Amino acid sequence: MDISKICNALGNETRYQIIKAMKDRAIGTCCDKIQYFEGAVSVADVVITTGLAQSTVSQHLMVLEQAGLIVREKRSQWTCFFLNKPLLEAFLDEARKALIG
Amino acid sequence: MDISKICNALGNETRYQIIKAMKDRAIGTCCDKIQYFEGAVSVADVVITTGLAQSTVSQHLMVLEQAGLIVREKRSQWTCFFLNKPLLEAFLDEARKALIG
DNA sequence: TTAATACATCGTAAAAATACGATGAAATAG
DNA sequence: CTATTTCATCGTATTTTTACGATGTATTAA
Repeated sequence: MDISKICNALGNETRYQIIKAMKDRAIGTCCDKIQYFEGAVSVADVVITTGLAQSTVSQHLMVLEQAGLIVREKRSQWTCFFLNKPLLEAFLDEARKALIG
Repeated sequence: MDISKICNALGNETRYQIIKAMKDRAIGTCCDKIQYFEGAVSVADVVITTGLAQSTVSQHLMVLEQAGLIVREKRSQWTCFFLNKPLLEAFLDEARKALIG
């Protein structure tokens, strides 16, 4: 659990908004391999909502994945990303311990 | 309260360690204008503990100040920095609301 | 098989972050 | 007054980040 690394991932406005939008279910998916209840998003979904280039979005999602904030799952040609809620919980708990005590 | 900006400030290892060390009272001060119970640090104190150049430390402290994480107070030729605990509390509360809900 | 879709990755350009030394201002010490 | 201390700021070099287009791979569709 690298708190600073997670903060770094969330310290970019685009990446923060991606995580927040996933939590708020604000990104509708265009991928028929994702059921609504799953709350997952594809790369194309994030491209649409952010307006950024596909390669740029892939990069941001990789940073979020490497920080552990999202989990990748390949479903045929789609790459689906899921919010890692347990890690978010643990991060907030650990950050509180580390920064307030 | 800009969560992403605060995360960005904490997303640098040096700055994160400064905040953590201030919370842990791990930085002994060499400034006779600071009482122990205050838990404040001077620029020189951070220079000593980090081993970085003074100009670099001033820059990092400015970033932390602009994110609201620390508060600056000039005491004659010393610049004393205090941890902004209320902001840290509010940040963790807001981050939980925003990212988990 | 061919075409289309979804995505990763490469190469690269532009911007921002990080770091340092030098210099200057403000306050203290002698 | 002069020298010293503490820090801010400037200029600059290096590295990293952010972003894009182009290209390649894997899968689906026709």
